[in-house]
Amino acid sequence: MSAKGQQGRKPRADVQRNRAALLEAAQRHFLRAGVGASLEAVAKEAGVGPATLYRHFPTREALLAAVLQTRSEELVARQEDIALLGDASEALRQWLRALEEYFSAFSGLPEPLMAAVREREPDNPLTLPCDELIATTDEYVRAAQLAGHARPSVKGYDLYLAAVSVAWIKGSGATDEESLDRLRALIESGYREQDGEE
Amino acid sequence: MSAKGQQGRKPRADVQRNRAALLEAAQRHFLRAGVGASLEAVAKEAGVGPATLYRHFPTREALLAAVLQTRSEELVARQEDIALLGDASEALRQWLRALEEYFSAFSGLPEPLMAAVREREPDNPLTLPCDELIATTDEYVRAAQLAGHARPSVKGYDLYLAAVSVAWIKGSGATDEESLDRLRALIESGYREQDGEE
DNA sequence: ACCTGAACACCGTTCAAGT
DNA sequence: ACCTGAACACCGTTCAAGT
Repeated sequence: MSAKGQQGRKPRADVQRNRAALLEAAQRHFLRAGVGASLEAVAKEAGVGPATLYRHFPTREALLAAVLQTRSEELVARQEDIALLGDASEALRQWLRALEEYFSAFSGLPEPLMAAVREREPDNPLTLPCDELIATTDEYVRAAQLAGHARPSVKGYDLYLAAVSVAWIKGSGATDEESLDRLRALIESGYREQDGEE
Repeated sequence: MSAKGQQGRKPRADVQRNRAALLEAAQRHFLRAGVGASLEAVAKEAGVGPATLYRHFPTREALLAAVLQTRSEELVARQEDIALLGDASEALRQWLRALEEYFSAFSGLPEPLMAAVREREPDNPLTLPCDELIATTDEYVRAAQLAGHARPSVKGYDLYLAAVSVAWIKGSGATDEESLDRLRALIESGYREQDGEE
């Protein structure tokens, strides 16, 4: 039972090349056609057969999660910048904007992200990153509440949902930036404590 | 040019039967499988060939719009009840809930509805109903604003978008009723005038 | 005028055969 | 151990042929 496939050994060179080519092709296609892009086309552009794609990424979600890895790292980096602010209210606001941008990486991305939270199956590779983002949002909310800048009834998950919603609307393309801004303002005045404006 | 197909004449009996059977089958499938349900399966259940479905409803949107007709009429009826309230603030709140229920008729419905608003092509049979709903929402918002119950910066379209969003989240199934209620409360305190609580 | 079912195209997924 | 391309299944859409 100990001589299975993926020991800590270096993967073969062509395996690494295939994986990299698949990720690059997938990102291009997700950008162009949204998360529902044809996997056949991705494999073709990466110069491999469809079965090779499935060997590397058994589900569309697995491929999506791998492509999103880079963006997640950007989000973590952003968190450090935000921490420097000091102001809990402004920190929460900026975090929500960063979340929204992350969700807007590809058109149609909010859908599988919500599904990942719904199913709560450990085999969905998107569940873990989502849970982390929800937890982080909750931390920002708590900090803002302690500083008197957010209503006590608001939870991190609520604002996570609000951010996904805005991203979904943005991705649907039915709306100009002005409407989005009004929607963001509406959400903001929804979670803010009225008096704590200093 | 005047002896075309659909004059005011009565359609043949089998045509009426087919149309009715298609609508019934479509509603069942949309309820079970969401708006992306297999049209092939719909035709099969209605006892007709796929081409007959396409003759009656050239696009998925056309079929969807026809199935939604009944629900739209329910919404209009609801409007009359709401008008009896007198209270502009409560009227707006109830209208938004009615909208949300309408959008939740089938899973995945928010998607094509947003697309209809985006494309603004007259051949999309969902565009007209959506535009009407937006206009109606705007009337409720204006009335609430006149009564001092809604912020002047809010537009009907904003709250229309908010209602679609809540329906989308509800339809994604990732969320319990409590979270939805908190989200609705957040939106409400977002558009309400703080002082005008009487 | 309307219907039918076969036909075509496209894509996700798997499997037998290669190296 | 990994790759390949053929094969299968499913579905949306159209077309030639019927009545």
